[in-house]
Amino acid sequence: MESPTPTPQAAREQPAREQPAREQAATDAGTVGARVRALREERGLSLSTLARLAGVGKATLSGLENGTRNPTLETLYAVTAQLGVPLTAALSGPAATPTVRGAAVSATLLEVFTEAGATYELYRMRVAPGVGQLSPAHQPGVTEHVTVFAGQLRAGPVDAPLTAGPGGHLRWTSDVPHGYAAIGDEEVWASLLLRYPRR
Amino acid sequence: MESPTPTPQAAREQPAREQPAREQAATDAGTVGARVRALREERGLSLSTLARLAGVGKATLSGLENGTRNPTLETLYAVTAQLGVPLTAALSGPAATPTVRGAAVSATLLEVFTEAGATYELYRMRVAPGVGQLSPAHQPGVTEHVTVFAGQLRAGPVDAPLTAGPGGHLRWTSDVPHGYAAIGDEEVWASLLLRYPRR
DNA sequence: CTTCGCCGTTCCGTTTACGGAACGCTGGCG
DNA sequence: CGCCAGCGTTCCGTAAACGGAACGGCGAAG
Repeated sequence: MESPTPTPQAAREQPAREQPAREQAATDAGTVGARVRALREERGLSLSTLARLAGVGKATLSGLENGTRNPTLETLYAVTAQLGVPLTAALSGPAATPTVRGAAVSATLLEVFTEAGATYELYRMRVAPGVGQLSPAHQPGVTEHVTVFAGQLRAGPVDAPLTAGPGGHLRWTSDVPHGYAAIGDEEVWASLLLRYPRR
Repeated sequence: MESPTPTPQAAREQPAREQPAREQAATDAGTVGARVRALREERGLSLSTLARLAGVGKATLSGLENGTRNPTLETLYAVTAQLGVPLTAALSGPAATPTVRGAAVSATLLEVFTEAGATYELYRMRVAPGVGQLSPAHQPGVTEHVTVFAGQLRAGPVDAPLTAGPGGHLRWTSDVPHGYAAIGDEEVWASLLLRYPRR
């Protein structure tokens, strides 16, 4: 349980799976196909018709829907565009928001902003009461900004933590080890903004 | 026009968006590649390292980032998974969400949180330079919380405005007339959190 | 019953995305 | 200096995704 942080790095810190794990790439192959098929049938379109409208081969669309092919981005876009939905609609279900979880912290990525000088990632974060969670240092210059909605949060560098209640705002540079913990027995709701300066 | 504020109600009143606003289709190969590259670089990873971690060839990742290849879903998934972001983060922002526009302010509703005592609405807000924008008073007890990502923002009650730069945070009670304006000629990017107490 | 049109799947040759192995470049070090 | 380690790009043979053209199945019309 040492995947500690709500940040994406948490995933990376898992040392490695050398195994090129391709079996689980099927995560999407079948699921995406089923979703595309559902979207098509909702509209009363036949496979042949959609293939023609989208400008792809029937074999391609058939294989895509059945999960027997591994579509390219171009193919997927041609199909979803013709269905009138954004590509993301085919990739993630109605409410399948991707979440990073740790011992105490559960964070959902809402937005990624890319600016000239920095990249921002905006998360909605929940911190469960009872246990704390530590995160190792990030790259130099990275800062974290937390706005608390509910509960009492203690967060920041391990040697100088900060606290905030509803409406409160915290900020620290996260190039040192830092942690998150809920004070009391109420779950903390907050937004977490990470700023990665361009290097 | 008289809907000056990014007030949430306006957004919610959109009854039905038949058309899932398409504008943000970041679906061409070049844009996706640039996003992946940004995500990689903000983590301080080299192309070679990421390719090895993700179990894809360097040639594949190079071509993907440069937009000279048309990646497979499997490839894209392997890379984004290793970056710790959902596939949708590389393809675009979150699915089309209602946007409220005014003279200077453009706000996109990201999330709505319903608590026992209050409702929160989280927006991504942009304030164009050159012109300001006023908003009439909200109901009593409503508070606004702004975190600035980029630019210099002046906002708050018209008779006592506050200012903040990148990383800065503003808070005021919005049951009085208040306004937003960018200082200088740089567009302001910020997150806006509105808190509506239960009545 | 036969014919027709359209359905979704399968076959097949072509195109191309794939990974591994080069390549040239740069920066650190003895 | 040369050497080396790591960077990102390019080359190349292979695997597979591609579109077009078959195929069998099924309901409606003749």
